[in-house]
Amino acid sequence: MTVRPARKIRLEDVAEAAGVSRATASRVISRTGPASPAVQDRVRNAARQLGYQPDQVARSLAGGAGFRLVVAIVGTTSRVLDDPYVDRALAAAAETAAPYGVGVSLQWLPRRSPRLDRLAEDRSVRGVVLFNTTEATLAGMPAALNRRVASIGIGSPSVPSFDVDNGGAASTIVRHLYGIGRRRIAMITGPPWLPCAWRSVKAYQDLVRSAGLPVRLVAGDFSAAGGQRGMRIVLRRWPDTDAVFAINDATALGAIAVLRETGRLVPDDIAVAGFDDIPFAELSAPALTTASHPVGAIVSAAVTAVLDGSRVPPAAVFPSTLVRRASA
Amino acid sequence: MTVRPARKIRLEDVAEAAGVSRATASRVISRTGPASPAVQDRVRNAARQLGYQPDQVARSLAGGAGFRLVVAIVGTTSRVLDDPYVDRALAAAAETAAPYGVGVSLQWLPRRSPRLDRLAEDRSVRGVVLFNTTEATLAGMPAALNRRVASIGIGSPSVPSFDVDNGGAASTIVRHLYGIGRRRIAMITGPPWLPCAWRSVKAYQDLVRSAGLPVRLVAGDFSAAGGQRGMRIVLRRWPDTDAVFAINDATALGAIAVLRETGRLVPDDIAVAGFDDIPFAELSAPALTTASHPVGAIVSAAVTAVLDGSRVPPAAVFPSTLVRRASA
DNA sequence: TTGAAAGCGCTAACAC
DNA sequence: GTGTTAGCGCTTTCAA
Repeated sequence: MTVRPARKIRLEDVAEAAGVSRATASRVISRTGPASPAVQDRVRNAARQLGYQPDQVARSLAGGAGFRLVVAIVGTTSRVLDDPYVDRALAAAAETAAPYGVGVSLQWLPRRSPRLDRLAEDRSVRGVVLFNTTEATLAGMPAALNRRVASIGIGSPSVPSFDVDNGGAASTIVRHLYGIGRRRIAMITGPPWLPCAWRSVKAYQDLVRSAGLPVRLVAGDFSAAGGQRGMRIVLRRWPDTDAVFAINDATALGAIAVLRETGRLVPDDIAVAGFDDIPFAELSAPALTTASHPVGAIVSAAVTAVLDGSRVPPAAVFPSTLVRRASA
Repeated sequence: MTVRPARKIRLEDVAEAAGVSRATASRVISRTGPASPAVQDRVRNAARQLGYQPDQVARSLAGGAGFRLVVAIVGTTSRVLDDPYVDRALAAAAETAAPYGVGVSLQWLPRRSPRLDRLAEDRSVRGVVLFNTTEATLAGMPAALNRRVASIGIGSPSVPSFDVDNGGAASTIVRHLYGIGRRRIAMITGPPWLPCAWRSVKAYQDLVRSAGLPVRLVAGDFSAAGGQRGMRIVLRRWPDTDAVFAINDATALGAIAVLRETGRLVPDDIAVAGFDDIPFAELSAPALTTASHPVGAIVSAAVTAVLDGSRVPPAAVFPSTLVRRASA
């Protein structure tokens, strides 16, 4: 039974109740440093009975580890935060970090001045998981973040990378489009500054070129609106296009909307494939053919690497699987 | 030009450079307490030149305000975090809080034991914005959170509420369905424990009853999967249903998917209306008729109330507008 | 209006 | 193994 505390219980109260010094109590509670089994028991019991909750802020100030994991999304505007992919990632991060007693904060990092040094110096920050990482971001990575940072996307010698096999997945999709007889395949890409999208683009280019097909590239911005714009451009430039590969599902859904508006049948006239398998992909009409990533596993691995701080391989590549639905 | 700091700049360094005591520097920097204009200038300049960044953790420990705003989502499982509505809300919260120098953390609050006391005692927490608030949550609200908490949903004397006019919006939608000739209108609701959904349900019931129409209620869970399940139940129980009002867009999109599968035409056979106007609402086929809320404005108002801590009206109700699209 | 001094609650050297 | 002693960087009385 927990006694209702009149005042906030401090480590000192626990130490006193257990008949040990504050330092010993600290060692037991934060399981750092030695302590005899008997003492451990006494301290733990005292803590439980008093309902002791360590003060994370004081802990951080005193030199302990930070208590929050920052999920940082690099982007031009703060609207990058409003994205179903971020949503899933955040939920997974929160879930993985919770058992460590670590909370998750979401933060937009302006692409032009990511100020990673601020995060590095912030004692409350236990670690950082980066999304939409650019080369400039990696170049400006403060050493203080070593072993406390991971990237979902491109990495560097000091920043382990966790990502789906973008190139392989893109190849699979383009090959699939080819396999169903498409020969004039366009691609709506992501924002040009984002390296993790390059691999998909490169895979598309390589495949299409080696098959002797025309390269038809248009830039999008990861949003449905961008997909709509991109699709209109494709139709204008290359009216005979018979398939579209979109860099992500939002883009693909935007493209499909334009095709519907303009009276094209999907997939009969133009096949459309996306990337990510967001929840609404299977609800669209027609249901979207796309590639599914183990987002949960990827983010979870990145979070674990950051929180454990153990030496991790410089890059982990996760498999992606083609999800065949009606649109392609 | 900011000099590159060899070591972290502390308040003490600023004070020294400005030729004042640490206490005075503190007063100036945190604009609390008096200081002569001349001193203010000197301190500010010193801070700027040295590139001083206050240590938020130390600040919180010493008794200053917390430095993060917690967006807390009440729910049965942590999957409540994975929701497009939460996504939009979080982005808006982050944007509003940023100018205050306050970061945003996302947290799932288990419905059975929301542990709001933890948040209240956490010195790093500047304030809390609650989502999916229940009456039990309000009842257990620690006094320490007074004036630092706001609810998107139901409120209480000590917790100001910020919400869309759910009842009014629901009435508008049901009236619209009636107006286009529907007479057997079913509703797929949210999880039964969530009070902010009750108003919509009540509005539906009242309207339908007063028009002499049958009440056809099925419980969903805010998810597309729930919408699919709900729709199947509706079709089984009341095959002659000619309209469905869903508690949110995800539910509505799930319902539409089932109707498509089973060969019903939307809206010809069954009209479908949603609620929220999420980004994919306009991309679905048919495009979803729904009610749009000023989510950004609502969340922004709540965040501002929490951060300013000024006395705010106990409840702010925001208007919702019907968005007529193809589905109803 | 300003300064001196006392903590906030904890961890981490360093002795024992 | 355990206790003692310094701080972490800041805000906040309390005097001056």
